[in-house]
Amino acid sequence: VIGDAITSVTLVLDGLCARVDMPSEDRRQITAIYIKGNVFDLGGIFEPEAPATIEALTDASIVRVPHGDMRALMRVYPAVAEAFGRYLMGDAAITAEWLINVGGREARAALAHLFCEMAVRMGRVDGNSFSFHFPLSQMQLSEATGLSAVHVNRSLGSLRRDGLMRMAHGMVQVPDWEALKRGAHFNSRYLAPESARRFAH
Amino acid sequence: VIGDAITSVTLVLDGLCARVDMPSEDRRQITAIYIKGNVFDLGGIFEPEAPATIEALTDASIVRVPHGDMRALMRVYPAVAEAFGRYLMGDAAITAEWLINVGGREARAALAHLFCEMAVRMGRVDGNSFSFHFPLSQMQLSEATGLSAVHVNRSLGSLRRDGLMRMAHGMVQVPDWEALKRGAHFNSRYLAPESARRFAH
DNA sequence: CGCGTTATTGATTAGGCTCAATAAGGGTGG
DNA sequence: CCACCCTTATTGAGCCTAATCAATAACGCG
Repeated sequence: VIGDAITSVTLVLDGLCARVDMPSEDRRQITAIYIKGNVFDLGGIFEPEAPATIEALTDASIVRVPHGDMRALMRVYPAVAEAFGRYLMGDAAITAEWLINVGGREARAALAHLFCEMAVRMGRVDGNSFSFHFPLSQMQLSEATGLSAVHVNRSLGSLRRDGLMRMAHGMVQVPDWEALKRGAHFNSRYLAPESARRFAH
Repeated sequence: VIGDAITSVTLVLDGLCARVDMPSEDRRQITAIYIKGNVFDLGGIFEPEAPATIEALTDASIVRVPHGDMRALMRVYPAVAEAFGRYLMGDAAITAEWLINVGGREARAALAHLFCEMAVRMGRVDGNSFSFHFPLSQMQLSEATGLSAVHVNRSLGSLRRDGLMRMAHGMVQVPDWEALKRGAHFNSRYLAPESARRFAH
């Protein structure tokens, strides 16, 4: 799929998709997760070659819009072009934060950070105690965090024992949002314009 | 500097600049390096808030162009807007590759990969044996790779002993480009449009 | 020459990986 | 409904990479 021409922009209607890089035969790294309302392959408008592969992490439904239509839209409504630029910026900010997460935080914090980001992006933060649907396998979590699947398991157990969060049957339960944020060194600043990054619900 | 309004796009005329994130008081992560001919803060055209800080890694000279002028330019020459989009894409591809580098490669390979990227981006690859100017301190290398400064030192020594590269007085010498690429698991595909990402020399 | 930064090296610790084995789900076909 | 199989989760043991702590040497500069 790498190197393929991309001919359309894709909107995620439901489910989860991921940008996956395969640096070698045996390693996979998830470099972005797209949720309901997110758009990917927007960059294909400018550079019609896939830098990476997009996969569905769960059952997902999507809508594809041909690049030609997008270009036409941009020409008619200049604000659309501006929105694209903003959106690309947002994506880049999230990728940079992932770089920090994968590179510099220890396992528990990295996982906690991922859950914090998802909770905020999904708009599921509601009070200090809440839960949300996030049905990734531990192997998928390991590909997103750069950890081994085994260590993901142990770290999730550790977070659970500490009462920071628990994950079961695809649901993440956060009993103490403030504590989780603290444990993850999470600051949502980089997600500020996320509301603007979701086009549908 | 984070959160400051950005009012201009910056072109690097000479030297090296870096995008630095500070996730906590004691940790610094370099998430991008800009070389002669690169541009940064382009995204500020769309989202006038600094997602991170830019620092000079070496003595550097730069040119700033106010965003207003850039917007005007985009309006007059639609191709400019398209070039911006392409440029942002290129930046994003490099950041994603750094994510893989920092997250998944072991120390020697991560360092080697960084040198490979820089050699290619600087256009200094010339035959199988060559050298180029890259005056980063080991501490700066550690901030770029997510390693400790001590381990950067040891890993550089290891690369040197294996004849993959040597670094001294700000010069990187590559005796065997093919061997270095192999050791770094380097594939320049993600840099493909780099030539288009440099506006000056 | 003296001082601060940078580089180098050693010793120890710790976080995370690998290998390995077991348990628990979750579908599918009979 | 049950047997089967494959994926996913859990737990243990040992190893290994890289971090930390610490001390010394080498620069580079005023």
